[in-house]
Amino acid sequence: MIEKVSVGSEDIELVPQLTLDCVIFGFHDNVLKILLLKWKGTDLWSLPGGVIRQNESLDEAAIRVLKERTGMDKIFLRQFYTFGKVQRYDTNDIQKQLAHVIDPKLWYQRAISIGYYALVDYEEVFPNPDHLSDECAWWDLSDVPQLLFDHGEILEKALHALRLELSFQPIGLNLLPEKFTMPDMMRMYEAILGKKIDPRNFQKKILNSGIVVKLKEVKKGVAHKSPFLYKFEEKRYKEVLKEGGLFFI
Amino acid sequence: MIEKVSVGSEDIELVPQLTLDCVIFGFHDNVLKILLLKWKGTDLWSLPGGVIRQNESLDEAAIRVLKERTGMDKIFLRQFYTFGKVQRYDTNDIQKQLAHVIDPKLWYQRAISIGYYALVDYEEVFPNPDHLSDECAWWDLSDVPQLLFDHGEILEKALHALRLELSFQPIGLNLLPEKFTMPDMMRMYEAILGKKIDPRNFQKKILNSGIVVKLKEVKKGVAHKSPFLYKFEEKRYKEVLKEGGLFFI
DNA sequence: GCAAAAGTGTTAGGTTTACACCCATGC
DNA sequence: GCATGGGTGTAAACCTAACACTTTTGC
Repeated sequence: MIEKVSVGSEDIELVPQLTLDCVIFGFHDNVLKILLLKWKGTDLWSLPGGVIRQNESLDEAAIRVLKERTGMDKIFLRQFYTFGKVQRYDTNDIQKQLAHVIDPKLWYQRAISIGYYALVDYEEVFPNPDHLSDECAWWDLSDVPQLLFDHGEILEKALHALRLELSFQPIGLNLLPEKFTMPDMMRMYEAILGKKIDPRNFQKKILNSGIVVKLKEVKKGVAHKSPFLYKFEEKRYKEVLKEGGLFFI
Repeated sequence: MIEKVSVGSEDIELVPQLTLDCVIFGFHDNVLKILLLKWKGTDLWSLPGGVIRQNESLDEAAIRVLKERTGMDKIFLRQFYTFGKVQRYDTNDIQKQLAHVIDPKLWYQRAISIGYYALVDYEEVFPNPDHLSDECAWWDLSDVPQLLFDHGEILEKALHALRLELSFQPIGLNLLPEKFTMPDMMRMYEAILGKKIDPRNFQKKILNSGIVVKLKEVKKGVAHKSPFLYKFEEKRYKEVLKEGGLFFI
C-alpha cells in the first residue's frame, strides 16, 4: 500500500488503507451528468478519487480532489457513505487490467473508501485528468459505462443519497446556473427523481414556496417561445428546506 | 497506534487509524435512551466503539461491537457518517485523563472513526462493559453527561440522521417491542422529533396508513385506562416507507 | 371519588392532483 | 405556416390542523 506520496520534493505521509471517491454531478441539456476518468492506455473508466494525507481532514482531502479535477474552489460536497467490505472488488482482475499503470504490489491490502458527492455548475467546470488517467470527461448518467472497482455501487449509493437530500439540501442552488428557467429546474427534479412532473403543478408549488424570484428577462436565442428566467431567493430557499423540506415525491 | 489485538492466543491484525463508534438507541418509559460506557476508575463516559479487524467488513465490525455490548445478534444498524478531522479532540487532555487505563503512546496518530447508530428493543438488552470500562448503562437522551473525545458531536449527528430516517426507515419496528400501544408509538415519534403531536391526528394517520393492526388485547397492570395493543403490519409498513415515507414533520 | 391517562369526531383550510389549450419563436 | 416547447387555471379529492370532552382504571 502507498503510505507516502511525493509532491515536488516533499514526501507526504498518507493515512494507510484509506481512500476517497467522488461522484461529481452536473446538470446540462436536461440530463444529469457525472465526471469520470479514463485510465491511461485503457478504455476503462472510474470515479475520481484520491488518498488521505495525515495532515488533512477527510473534507479537506475531498476538496483537494475536487479542485484538482474541476478547477473549482467552492463546491457543494457531502460525505454520503463509507465503503468497507474486505474484498470490495476482484483484486486479481484489476491488477491484470491496470498492471501497466500501477504496480500490482499496491493492492496487497484492502482499502476503505469514503464516498463524497459533489454538485457543480456544469458550465464552470474544466475537467482535468490525474496522473493515472488520460481523460476526464462528463458522461450522461443514463449511459455511464461499466465502472472499475466497486464504483458502480458507489454511484448507486450517491444517487440514492442525492434523491433523499433533494428535499432538504439546496441542490438546485448548486446544480443550476445562477439564472435558470422554470423548465430547467423542473427537468433537474425529473432527472434526479427519475419521474415526470406536471409543469403546472410544479410551477405553482415552487412559486408558492417563494424560493425563486422571476427576473425581468427571458432566455434569448433558444428555439420556440422564450422562457422567463428565475433566480433563487437563497435565504428563503434555505428556510423552506430547514422547516421541513420541499417534496416532489 | 494499536495494530494488533489478542483474542485468546491469537493475534488479530487491525486496520490502522480506523475505529468505529456506535450510538445505540433504545426507547423506554416514554424517552429515548442511549447506551454509554464508563471508563475504568473514572467518572468519564463515552460511546461504545471498537477497532476494525483486517478480515472483517465495517458492518461486521459494528455487528461485533453491538453484540459485545448488548448481547444481541440481530440489530438494526445504519452507518451514518465518518468522522475524520485531523485533531478530533484534545489529545493531551485525554491522555492525562485516561493514562491509567490506556498507554498514552496509543495516541500518537490520528484516528478516523466510522459512526453507526443502532436501534434495539430496550427490554431485550443486557448491557455489558468492555475491557476498558467498568460500567455499561442506559442514559436518558435528555441528561447524557459530557462525553469523552468528540462523542458529543457524534451523538448529535446520529440523532440528526435518526430524525431524517424516521420517515423512511422502519424505526418503530426496531425501537418498539413487538406489541405496543398507540401512545407508546406516538411518544416514540415525539421523543425522536423533539415535539408534541396531537394524539387524535396521530392515530388517524397511523391507522389510515395501515402500517399497524389492532390486537384483541389491552395492556394490563397499568395505572388508569388500559390501552389497546397494536403490532406492525411489517409488509405494509415497509411498502409505505418505500413509496415516499410517512411524515410527521 | 379523584387523579391520570386513553380514546375518540368534526370542521375549515390548505394542498395535491388531474387535466388541455393557446402563445411565442425559429426555421 | 408549422413544429416545438413555454406558459397558464380550475375543480375535485384528499390531507392536515385545530380543537375538548368522555371513559376507564388504580389508588
